[in-house]
Amino acid sequence: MTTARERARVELTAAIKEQARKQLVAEGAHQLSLRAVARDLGMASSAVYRYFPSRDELLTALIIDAYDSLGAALEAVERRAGVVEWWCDTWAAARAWALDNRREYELIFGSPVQGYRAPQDTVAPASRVPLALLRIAEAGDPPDGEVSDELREQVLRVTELVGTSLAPGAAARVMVAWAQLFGLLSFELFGQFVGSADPAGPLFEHAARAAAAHVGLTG
Amino acid sequence: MTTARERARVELTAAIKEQARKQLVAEGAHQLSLRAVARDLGMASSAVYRYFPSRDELLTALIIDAYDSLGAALEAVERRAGVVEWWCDTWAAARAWALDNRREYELIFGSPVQGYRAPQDTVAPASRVPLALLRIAEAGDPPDGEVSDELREQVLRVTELVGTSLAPGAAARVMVAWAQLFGLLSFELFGQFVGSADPAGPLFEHAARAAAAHVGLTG
DNA sequence: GTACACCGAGAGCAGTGCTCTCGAATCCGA
DNA sequence: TCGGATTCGAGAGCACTGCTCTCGGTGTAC
Repeated sequence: MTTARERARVELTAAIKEQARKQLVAEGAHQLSLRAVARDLGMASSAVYRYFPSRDELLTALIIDAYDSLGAALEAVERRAGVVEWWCDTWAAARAWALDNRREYELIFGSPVQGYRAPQDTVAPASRVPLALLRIAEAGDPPDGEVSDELREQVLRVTELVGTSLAPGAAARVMVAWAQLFGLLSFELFGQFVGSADPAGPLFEHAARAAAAHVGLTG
Repeated sequence: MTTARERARVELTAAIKEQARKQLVAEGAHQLSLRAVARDLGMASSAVYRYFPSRDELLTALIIDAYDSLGAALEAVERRAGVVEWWCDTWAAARAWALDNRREYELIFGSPVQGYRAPQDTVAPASRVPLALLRIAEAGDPPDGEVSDELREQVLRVTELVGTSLAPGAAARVMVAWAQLFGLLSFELFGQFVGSADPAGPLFEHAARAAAAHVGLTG
């Protein structure tokens, strides 16, 4: 049975997070101020601490939501034709999400401000993204490939953990492609491409197809 | 002729930047405080503003130095054997620099905190890195390749600007590899690989060779 | 219905970036 | 060499931050 106090608590927690997200979008993570959030909500700043023990915890909550939002966006991409198209559509969806949610993107793929990122809480939602890529790759039936013993061991631990049928060589290539995808997006959003490949759409599409080929997707 | 005042000015400017760098390394860009720098230098905080008009300008100075340091580290890699080895050595040098200078790496490849990054000042030193990769690629004599018209146009503007003999298709692949390199490094340093490819050494070496092959380096 | 846990508000602390003013040091031209 | 102009350092001050503590009121559970 949920008491009135409990209901009020979850509601206020959500309201604080929502107001914080608005500030994040408007001004960026750096400018996000707990006191300003409290002000906009008409409450004392000290009251916010009843719900989030610190500013970093509030940011962590936003990080988790951002990962979930991105993960959901990628998982929502349906296979229409071949696996390569599916793969490229998913890359495009990632880019679209990043461009539509710059501040959230910066939050999760920018420098980790809060010492070391809160581990277990964010790892699970964060893993949805690479998992989405892995699932697509599975459908493309990529071949194995040469990998060093060290890498094979690392990758095998991952493939076992997530329960994929992918061979170690293929899984390693997917991980590289995963980093490739967000390397491109970070470069575009963080201004490294200014003066060269900006906007990065054409280069991005090129890279998506190349990555699909490199992973070894067929069909 | 340099007056005593001018000499004092360049010395103090350097001293402030050096002290700021120490704080950056010790605590990260987020914790870098102008007042603390002034305190450690035994001067009033207001005096620092005679040398750097704002905290962001100080950070920008550190960013420029970091780009130059990274660029120099990559340019210092000598070709010992084949071009592929040269390429991989350069990738390894980039990773070594990143691991040895985490805070500087975060500063330049993390989320741009200062609104929009100061443009012209940082662009020149920042371009040393991709240029180093381009120079190596030139020695590997990569073939051209299919690129969309849009991409070809963008890439041609860049190749003309930097004066390279690389065909558009090859130059485009180098740019993708450039983003790939720092995508991997950012993932490793920013904790995305925690629980999977951590440490990322083996995956990194794998990716370096794959990138060399994808660019089409021979010899 | 009473004890207890919870919660909001306010004051307060230590710190921040940045501005302004004022007196002193320095430079440069006459 | 001297005097006006420029530059500089120090200190006070403003508005803001994250966070803590205390205190009085409120909902909950026994």
